[in-house]
Amino acid sequence: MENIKSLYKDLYKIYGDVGKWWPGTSEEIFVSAVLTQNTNWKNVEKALENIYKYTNSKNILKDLHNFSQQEIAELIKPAGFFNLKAKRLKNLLSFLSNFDFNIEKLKNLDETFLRNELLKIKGIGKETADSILLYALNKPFFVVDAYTKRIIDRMYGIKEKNYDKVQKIFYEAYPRDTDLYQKLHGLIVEHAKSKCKKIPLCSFCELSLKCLFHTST
DNA sequence: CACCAGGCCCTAT
DNA sequence: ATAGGGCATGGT
Repeated sequence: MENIKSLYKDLYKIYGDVGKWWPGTSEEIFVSAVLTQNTNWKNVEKALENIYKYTNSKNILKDLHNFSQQEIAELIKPAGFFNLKAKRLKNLLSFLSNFDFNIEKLKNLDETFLRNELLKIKGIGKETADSILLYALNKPFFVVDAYTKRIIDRMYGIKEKNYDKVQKIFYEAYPRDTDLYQKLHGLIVEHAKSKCKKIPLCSFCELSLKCLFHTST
């Protein structure tokens, strides 16, 4: 059935359990969430490698906080937009310093309050905030990205591009479940990345859809 | 050579 | 409210 409620199990049939999907420790996810903004993950990995060379894996955030904006920019060059992202990372690290870079302290805050606080940081938009909440802090916020919008358009003809409205569609179709959101978002990206490259139509999606329709009931 | 990638901010209508 | 430009590297 061509309902967004069946998206999870339809994709699950193809890709199976993708687990938590976003790689890295919670500390690393704060950094990669910024680095990956409009950037290929491969380039993010190169930047992360540079960061790992100069930080202690136990204290990446605290260590990075001690670098200047210029030094961070130099490290993250491969990820592109390095000057901009260096600033954004400094902003985020400055916020985290208020909690002594202690992830547990963040987890203890009210979720909605924390999301609003993250959104106040210059350079942290809704998608980055929700990525941090969902993958670094294991809070039930659904991440809406370019792939999400593309898939609901291709599969269900939903043209909505507004972040909040798309997110609402998922909140109304799925229960507030961290594990589910982590896997569903991962499945969506895996599916989109697997073949979908160019608009207007991804032949892989069409085939998958037909196949799924025929196999379900 | 062109185009894209796991966005966000700012400005101009 | 919404559209468009800037940010920048590396892969295809």
